[in-house]
Amino acid sequence: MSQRQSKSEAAGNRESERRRTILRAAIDVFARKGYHGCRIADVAREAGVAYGLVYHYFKNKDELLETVVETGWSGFVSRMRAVAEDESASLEQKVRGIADVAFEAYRVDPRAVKVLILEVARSPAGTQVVSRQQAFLDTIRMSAEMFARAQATGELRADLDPMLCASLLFGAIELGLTAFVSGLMEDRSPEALDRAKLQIAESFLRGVLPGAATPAEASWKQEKVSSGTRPKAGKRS
Amino acid sequence: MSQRQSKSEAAGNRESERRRTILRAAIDVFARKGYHGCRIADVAREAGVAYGLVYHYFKNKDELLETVVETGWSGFVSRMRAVAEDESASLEQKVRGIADVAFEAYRVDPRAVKVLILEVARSPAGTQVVSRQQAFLDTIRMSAEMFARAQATGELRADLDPMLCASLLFGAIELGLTAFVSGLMEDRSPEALDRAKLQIAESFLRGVLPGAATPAEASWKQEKVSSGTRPKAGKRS
DNA sequence: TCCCCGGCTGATTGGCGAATCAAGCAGCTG
DNA sequence: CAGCTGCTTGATTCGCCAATCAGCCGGGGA
Repeated sequence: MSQRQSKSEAAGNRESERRRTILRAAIDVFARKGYHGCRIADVAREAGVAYGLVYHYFKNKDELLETVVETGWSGFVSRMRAVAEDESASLEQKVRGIADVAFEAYRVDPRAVKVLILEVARSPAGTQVVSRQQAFLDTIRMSAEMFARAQATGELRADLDPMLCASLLFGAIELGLTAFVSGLMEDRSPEALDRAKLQIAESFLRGVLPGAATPAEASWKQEKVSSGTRPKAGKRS
Repeated sequence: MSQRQSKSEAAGNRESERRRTILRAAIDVFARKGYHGCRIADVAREAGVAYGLVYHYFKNKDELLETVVETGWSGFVSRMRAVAEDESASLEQKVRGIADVAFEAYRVDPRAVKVLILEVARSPAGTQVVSRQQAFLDTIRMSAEMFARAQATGELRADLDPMLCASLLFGAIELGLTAFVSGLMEDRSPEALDRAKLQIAESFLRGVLPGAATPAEASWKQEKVSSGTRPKAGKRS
């Protein structure tokens, strides 16, 4: 398949074939051993190229990860934004659409999603390159705005914090995908994926849409005192 | 797992003061810069002890993290298990209890929780020390069993996958806490924490308890075809 | 008083892996 | 053909940091 096309094919052909090979290898290796757990040599071997070539296309190891992440994440974000900001759709449709986007991404490229979940969502905040952490937080904020708008039109219960709604939704999606990534869900067929997606969207919606009764809340209000589940407080101090 | 301890623990065996100081410093430094982003020297400086002393109490850097994690996580797990396996409580009480345990842990020691979320929940699976990854997954499995039992007694909707319910609950809690850890929620007062905890538990319960009507599901069933939110499939490749 | 012993110190070492670089090699051009 | 250009190679370099170790210090026992 790699029919040595002359270097000057100019026309359109964006980034070189080699570069993409290396990027692909990086995704696979990062997914398998994690960013910190692998060496550049691993990526080079996986890609079948010389060690030094990686540095011809990428300034350093960090830029390699940055590129992997940026590529994958920006695709996800733009799809998500399209869904979240489509004013002709109901909140319910939007939530289902977001779940669609996330699970579709996993179906298409599970390893890339694994890298995103591992290295983006949870990069140690602190001094770390802020862009990664920030990208994730920005996405949640965007989603929070979507919930806030829905609240204004009465599509979302008024007593909920939009930011928390966003966290809930992404938490559910993320750990749902994690269940697949980590092997907790042993059935990874497309059908199982689809079922999971539906259950997540549906459960979430039932929880936050303005429904008729609020049984849980009602029963909680009179039970909270008698509940025997209060922890003793203080785990070690 | 402390085959290391020197013969000196004497009677009551209060682990050395120094050791605890170092552990505490490790939590703070790990929370600030991440495990990979810090040097042993940082921990030693934070603790105000000599570099070498860290190695007097811990075999190596990894055992230091292992100890931090094990201590914090085992406390959380045992509390959680007590809640999840208390047969006299309703599912609703258990779910609220689990949220209690998690948020209380955060209230007591936010930095420790941050380390747990960052380094345990999402350690790159691969070659990584399995015990961390495993601890997290085991907890979800335990919770899944709780949901399965609740399903048998009709306390949980029959059409839900227990494992996914567990993922949802933990995803919601984890990202809820992440919202605080990462600064997304600017109000971190105890009251705000409490509100968040309640919203999470309540939303989750509304979503999974067998409620009267199922508005979301009903409307979805007839809307799914006409929904305009279907992504085009294929993000790159 | 001196010596021993265990907690403690921090400069030194060794290895690992990121990043460099000088030299190959293929295709193109004159 | 000769010489240029720019992708490609992988051994070498270099800095960093985990882990070691030789020795210090202070208390308590003889």
